[in-house]
Amino acid sequence: MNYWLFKSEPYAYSIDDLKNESDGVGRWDGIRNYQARNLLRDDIKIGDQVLFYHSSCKNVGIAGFAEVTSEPYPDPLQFDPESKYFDPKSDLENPRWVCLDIQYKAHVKKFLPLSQIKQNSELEEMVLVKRGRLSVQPVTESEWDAIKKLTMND
DNA sequence: GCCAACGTTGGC
DNA sequence: GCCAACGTTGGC
Repeated sequence: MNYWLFKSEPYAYSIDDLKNESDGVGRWDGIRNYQARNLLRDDIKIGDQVLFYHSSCKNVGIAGFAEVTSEPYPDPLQFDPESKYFDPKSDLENPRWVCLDIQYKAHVKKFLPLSQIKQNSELEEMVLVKRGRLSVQPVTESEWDAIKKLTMND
């Protein structure tokens, strides 16, 4: 089992939105970056654990936990001309973009802001800190454990 | 395949 | 709104 961090802008799709889906299962779609796509397609498996990160908002940081519940499948938005994620260069025979389903697990008890992640010696090597701009990124087991401790204690 | 120009992400 | 750090596009 592996660990990942998924970024979302909360006014577009927040941890609350995921929780409010029926059965708490939501489609993680709209990924239009090849590196992130390759992770979704090749590396992320059912049962993998996900940190739900809120980006581009007043309080950026880790807001909750989720679990991968489906294999990757073609992102329907790429075929929808009305969607901002429509991709005219993709075709049904050979879809360019994939998505998958995730299930809500929990909100953090204590929100973990990016500023705090950057200051924490156990977390300063996170892709989130080192690299930043990548909407799907790997998290190590020790990072996962440290984040669990910081967000779920008390 | 190179690379300049342009576009996007995302924290601040 | 700024801007750094990418990523993408397209001419050659």
